[in-house]
Amino acid sequence: MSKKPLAKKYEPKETEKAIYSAWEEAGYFNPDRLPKDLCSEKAKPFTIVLPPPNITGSLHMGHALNATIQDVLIRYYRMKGYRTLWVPGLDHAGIATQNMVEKELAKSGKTRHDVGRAELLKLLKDWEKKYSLRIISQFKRIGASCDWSRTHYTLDEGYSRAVKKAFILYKRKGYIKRGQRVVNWCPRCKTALSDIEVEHKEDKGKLYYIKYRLLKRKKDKRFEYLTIATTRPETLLGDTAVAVNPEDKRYKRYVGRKIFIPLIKRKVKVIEDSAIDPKFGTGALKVTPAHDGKDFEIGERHGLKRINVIDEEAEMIGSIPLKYRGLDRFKAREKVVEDLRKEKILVKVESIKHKTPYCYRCGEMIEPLISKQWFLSMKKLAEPAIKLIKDDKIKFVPYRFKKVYLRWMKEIHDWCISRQIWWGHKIPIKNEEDVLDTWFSSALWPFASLGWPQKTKDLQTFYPTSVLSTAKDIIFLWVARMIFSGLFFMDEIPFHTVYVHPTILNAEGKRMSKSLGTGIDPLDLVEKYGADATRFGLVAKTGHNQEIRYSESSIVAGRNFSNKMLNATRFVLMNIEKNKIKSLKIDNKIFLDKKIIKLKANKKTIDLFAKTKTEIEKRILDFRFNLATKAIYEFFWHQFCDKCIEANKDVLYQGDELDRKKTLEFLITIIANSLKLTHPFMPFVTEHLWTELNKALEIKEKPLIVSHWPN
RNA sequence: GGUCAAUUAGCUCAGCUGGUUAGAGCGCAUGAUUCACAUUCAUGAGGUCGCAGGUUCGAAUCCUGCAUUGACCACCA
Repeated sequence: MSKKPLAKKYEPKETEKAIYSAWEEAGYFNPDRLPKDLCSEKAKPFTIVLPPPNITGSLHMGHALNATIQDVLIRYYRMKGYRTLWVPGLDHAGIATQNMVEKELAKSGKTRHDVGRAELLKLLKDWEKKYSLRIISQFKRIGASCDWSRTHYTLDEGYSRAVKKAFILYKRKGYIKRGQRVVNWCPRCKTALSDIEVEHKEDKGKLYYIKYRLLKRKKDKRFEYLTIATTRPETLLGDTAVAVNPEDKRYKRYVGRKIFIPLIKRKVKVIEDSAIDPKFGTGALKVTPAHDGKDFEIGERHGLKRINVIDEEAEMIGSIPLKYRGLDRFKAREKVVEDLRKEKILVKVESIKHKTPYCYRCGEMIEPLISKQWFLSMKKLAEPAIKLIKDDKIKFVPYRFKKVYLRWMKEIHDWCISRQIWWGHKIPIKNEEDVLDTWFSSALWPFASLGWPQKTKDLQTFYPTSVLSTAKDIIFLWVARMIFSGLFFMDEIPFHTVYVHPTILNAEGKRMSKSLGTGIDPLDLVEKYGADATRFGLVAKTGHNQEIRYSESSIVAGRNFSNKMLNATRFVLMNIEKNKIKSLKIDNKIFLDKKIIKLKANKKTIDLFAKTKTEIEKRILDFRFNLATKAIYEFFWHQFCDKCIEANKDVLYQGDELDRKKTLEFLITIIANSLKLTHPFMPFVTEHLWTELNKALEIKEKPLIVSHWPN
């Protein structure tokens, strides 16, 4: 048998891919194929559903971090003997993916309407194929031990059946209704969006003060005016009232009177509504029910007419003066302002900062308009989902996110679930061309990815899932919706714990962004330092903090640590070889050996090992991974290598044969146990060293991934 | 307008429920090393823990206020 000494340096590239394939082929990621002595049929399940990445592109640092966190949990629980299942999958990501393909199309000067629905869908399918393969291979590269035999995709046939079923069940119970309401319309994507798909950005804008003339009554001697303030003067073409706050004494005398909309001389009423803020502008609001959510509601309360003056392309339409018709909304604004000036009723223009709504996918400015859409009524669905979280039936980690969730849930609005795009699940109603919001399908993920609506064995065994690990920006878009969906369809929570991991910022403390080129590709890091180092470096910064500033030095530290483990192992193996010692055992009984304990450094190492093990377990359970990695790093490097190995060198070089043997057995046992503790964080190097160790000792042990966590 | 978080060594951050000389990694300085590892080892310099009050025998840690930064929420017309 040829024994090749370990290389001085750990070379991840050579080992990681081979190790991953070996695990996968052996079926260790599949709970049904775990070795029986590790995990019996009756073992408790531990389930995670992977937040399915969008097929829009490749993985970013956030994915890498989240994959690592979930893998740490899965690997830990697997070694603890749980029936672990990590369900992977992909999300078709409706608007986002369609936009990517449309962008490609735009390069040849075409729009989706030029090529048509069938052709666009074909392009989307190609995209889907390309990126889903890439994303999966990236997850594998980072070491994610997902059960790929259970991979789901939100547009798969089975999954689509679940989506259809969900829609029908909601509708049957009266939760889904169709109606005309003001929705957030993206004139570029040409679709409605839900409220949370709108991003508000602070802009420098202008507040225009415009004089509206009141209708002269017989008793009036001269004309009276009421000045209103608006940031969108072009919408006055659709005004159907002017409103003031009922408490506002300044305007009390105007309430009920007729007033003229400038430029078009439409006669409307001055009404009072408590939604008006007397402190904003002049305290008088022009009401445009067709083009503003708040105005729409005021209109509902007062039975106002809705006049559409802006269409789905954000161009002016309807019964308005010809000169405005067909103008783009911003051109129309200029024109209206110009005309107001001419009529000398533009009192003043004020520069203000205000929040403007933008499409979260393409960045176009939202145009609120009335449209016929499908809505999911939220109030009743939200009730149990609020109570549950209040009672901590689902635990948020860090705990503060409970509050974030509750605040949103309590103020929830109906969810506009229809989209006027082509990529997604068609609404299961005859003659309906719209598709469902992509989040409607991902809301079903925890149970639909386990086979729902069929009563599968997986669903029975693995639902509710254990932990959901996710980014904080999708607490509302996704987490909240999984919770009420789970309660509605399964009558049970979808997961016990929600872990909200920190956001990775770049070295300057800014958000990593692909478009700005400030992103870092985790796969580059994996290539450069290895998957273990990348994982370690990321997780070592992850606790209950809300952000991580990316720094390569922690990944370098991870790489150095894996090299340190290799060299400690190498040292011991070299000594075994040198001393020609046979039949060494890895056995914790050596910790009780009097001769071993006599050496202070050994005693301390044994004690610290126990403490380290407890600390790691505790820190995995409370999601303070940074402290877990710190514990193993400190123990292995600064106690075991720096102190313990050094202290044993005298015995190894000058001791008698029995002492040498005992010492090597002790060192090898500490190493073996340390490899186990480190495995969830650095699976590859630990597995690699475990193999080398077993080879050298000529013992046959199962791979580390399915070995028992130390007692 | 509201909510949440952060503020500790040159840089990036730990420091859990208050308790002896405040820690790590990187960087820096000095030295070591044919004997596992220069992706190494040893030693060291460097902090009045954002500011101001308060509670306490005792506060980086708890409370109040303020400042700065960041994130989120809201129909800021």
